[in-house]
Amino acid sequence: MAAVPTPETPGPTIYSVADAAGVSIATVSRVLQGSASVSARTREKVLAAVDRLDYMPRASARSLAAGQHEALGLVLPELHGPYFSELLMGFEEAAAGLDLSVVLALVEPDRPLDGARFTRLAAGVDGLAVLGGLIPDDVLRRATRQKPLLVVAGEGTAGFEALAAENTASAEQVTAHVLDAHGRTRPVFAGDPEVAPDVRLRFEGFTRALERRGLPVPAPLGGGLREADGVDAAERLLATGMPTDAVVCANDEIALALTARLTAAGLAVPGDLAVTGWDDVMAASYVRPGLTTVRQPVRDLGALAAHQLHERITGAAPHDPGVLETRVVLRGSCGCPEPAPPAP
Amino acid sequence: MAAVPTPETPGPTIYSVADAAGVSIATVSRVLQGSASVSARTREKVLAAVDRLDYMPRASARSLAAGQHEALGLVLPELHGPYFSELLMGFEEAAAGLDLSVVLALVEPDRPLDGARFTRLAAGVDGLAVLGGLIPDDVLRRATRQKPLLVVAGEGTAGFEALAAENTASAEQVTAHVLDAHGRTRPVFAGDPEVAPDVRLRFEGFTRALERRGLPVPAPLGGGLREADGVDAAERLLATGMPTDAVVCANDEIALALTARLTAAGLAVPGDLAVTGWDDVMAASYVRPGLTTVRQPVRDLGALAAHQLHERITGAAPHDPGVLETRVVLRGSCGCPEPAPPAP
DNA sequence: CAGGCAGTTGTAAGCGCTTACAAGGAGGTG
DNA sequence: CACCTCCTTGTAAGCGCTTACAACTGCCTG
Repeated sequence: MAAVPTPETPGPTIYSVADAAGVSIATVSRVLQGSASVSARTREKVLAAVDRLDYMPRASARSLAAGQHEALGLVLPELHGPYFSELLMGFEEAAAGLDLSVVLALVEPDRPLDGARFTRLAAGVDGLAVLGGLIPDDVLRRATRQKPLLVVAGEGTAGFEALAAENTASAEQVTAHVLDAHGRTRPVFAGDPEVAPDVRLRFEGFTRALERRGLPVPAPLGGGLREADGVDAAERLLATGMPTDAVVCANDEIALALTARLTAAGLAVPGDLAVTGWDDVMAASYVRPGLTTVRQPVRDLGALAAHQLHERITGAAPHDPGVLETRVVLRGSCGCPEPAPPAP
Repeated sequence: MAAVPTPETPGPTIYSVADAAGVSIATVSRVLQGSASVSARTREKVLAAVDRLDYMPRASARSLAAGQHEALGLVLPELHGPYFSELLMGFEEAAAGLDLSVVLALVEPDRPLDGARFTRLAAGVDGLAVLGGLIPDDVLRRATRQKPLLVVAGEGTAGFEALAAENTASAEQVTAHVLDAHGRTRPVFAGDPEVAPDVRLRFEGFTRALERRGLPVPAPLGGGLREADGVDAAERLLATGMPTDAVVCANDEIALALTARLTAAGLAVPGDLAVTGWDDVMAASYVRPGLTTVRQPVRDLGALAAHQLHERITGAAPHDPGVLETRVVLRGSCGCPEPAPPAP
C-alpha cells in the first residue's frame, strides 16, 4: 500500500481505473458523472476498481476540461461577532446545496486583499461575493470584468450587483422609538458612516428620524465596529460632558462596550441614557439591562448571495436585488420593560 | 469590450496574451511565474498585453500542469461563538501567508459531510484539516489515504496526526480552584464527554480534581454546546433538587445560559452555585457576575494547523504535535472578586 | 577567426479529465 | 433475412497551463 499521495507520488488517475476495470477512460468518466448510459455490469466493474484503488479525481483536471471551477469565492473581513459567521454559514450551506465549493478570503486591517491574493482567489472560482465596503471600488470594477461579482451588505449604487438587509428604515424606527416612546431628545449616533455602507445607511435612518421631528442632528461619534471602539466612543462622550440622553449604536459590540464603560463611570442605562445596538448578538440578551437592537436575517443574506451568484454564473435571469427585512428587538436598554427570562 | 466572462464566453487565455505580445506562451508563462530569465523588454511587452486583455490565468489549468492545487481544505461545524471563527481566521491567515487558498466546508447537524461533498472538497485541495470529533474515524481513515490530513482540537490517539489546545490540566485547575479557593464540595460537569474530544478531556480534568481530593464524581449533565443545552442542563439540575454547589461547564455558552436560567429560578451565582465556562467569549466579560473561564489560543491553533499541513504536503519534517497552552481567567461567577471594569 | 558559453526564446510534450463522434452489437421490423 | 435503431463502448481531440529541451543570438576566449 503506497503512502499518502503527495505531489511526488500522485496516486491513481482515471487511466489506472480504466485499466483496472478493463474499460476505456471515457467509460470511467461516464460512470463517475452518473451521466450517459452505461450498462449495470460495467458500472459495477468501474466502481469496484475505483474503490479498490481509492481513486479520487483531480478537481483541476475536471475543471479544466469542463471549463468551470464549481466554486464560489467569498471575501469577508475579520470574523468578529456572529454577523459574519452567520453570513458565511448561509453562504456555505447554499453553495453546498448547489454542489459548489466555497473558497474563503479574509481581509484584515494589516492584511488587505492585494492584487496577488485577489487574483489567486478569483482565478479559482466561478464567481465572487464580497462584503460591501471592504474593497475599493476600482478594484471591484476590475474584478467585475473577470468574473460575476456580487456585493453583499453594500449599496446598490456603485453600479455593482448588490444585496443587503434593510438598514435605513429600521434605524429610523429604532431611533423614533427612543424619541417617542421614551421621550429622549438629544440622541447621538455611535459609529462612523464612512466605515461601511450599512453604517452609513443606519446613520441616514437615524438622521431622518431626527429631522422629521425638527431635532438637530449631531455629528456621529465615529469609530469602528469593535468593542474597543465602543469604549472609545463612551470616553469621548464623557469627555464632552455628555450632551446626550440616548446613544444609537452602529452595532451591538459598540453598544455593549459603551454601556459597560458608561456604567463604570457611574451613569445609568437606561436611566441617564438609552442605548440601542444592531445585530442582536448573544450577549445582547444576557446583559442587564438587555440590549435593544435590530435583528437582521443574516444567514438568509448569505444564502441568497450564493444563489444569486450561481444564477449569474449559469446565466439564469438574475433575481431582482431584493432587500431583506429586519426586526427591532426591544429590551431594557432603551427604557422598555425587560422581556421574559433571558434564556432563549 | 466583451461582457463578463462566463463558461460560454471564456475570456482571454495564455495564447491570446502570447499573440498580443508577439511571443510564445512559454514566455508568457515565464513572465507570470516571475521565474526564469526573461529580458526586460519582453517582460514589459507581456505585462502590457496581460493588462490590456485583462488576462487572468485559470487556476485549474495551472494546478493540472503543476500537479498541485495550492489550496487547503478546512472542515468545521457550525460557526457558533467565537471559537470557530478564531480558528478559521488563524488558519486562513496562515494559509494566505503560504500563498494557499482555503476551501471551507461546514458540517451542520442536518447536513453531514457525505461522501460526495467530502470527495469534492478533498479533490480540490492538497491537504485537509478537520475539527476533532466531527467526522467518523473510518471516513477519516479513508481520507488519510488520499490526502495529508490533520485533526484539530481532537485527540492524538486514533492514529491521525492531531493538534490541540491543552484541556485536561486546565479543567483540573479550574475545578480545583472552585473546590479549594471557594470551598465547594459537590460540583457537577455540564456537557457531554461524548460530544467532542475536547469535552471528554475537560471532563477528565474535572474528574481528576475530584478524585485527588477523594470526592465522588457525579455523572456529567450531558447535552450539547449551545445556549439551549445550557438551559436544559439548568432545568435538569432544578428538577433533581440541585445536589450541587458548583457547575463546571464545557463552554461559555452553556455556562451563560445555565446561569441565566438558574438566576431566573431564584438561585444566586456565585452564592448558591459557582459557575465556570470555557473559551472566554465576549459575553463572559459583560455579564454580572463575570464568567470565570478558560481562554485558549484558538487563533494560534488554526495557524499552526495550516503550517503543519503545509509541511506535511511539501514533505518537510513535520513539527512535533505540540499542545497549546491555555489560561484560566477568574471572574465573579466562581466567587472571586470581580476584576477591574468590564471594558476590554 | 573558430569554438564555446551564457542568456533568451520557442517547440512540444504532457498534466487528468470531458465529450463529440464513430463504431460495434443486439434486437426489432418488413 | 436484409436493414434500421438503439444501446453501449471506445477513440481522440481538446481544455489552458508548466517545463524540459532545443535552438538561436551575440559575445568572449584562445
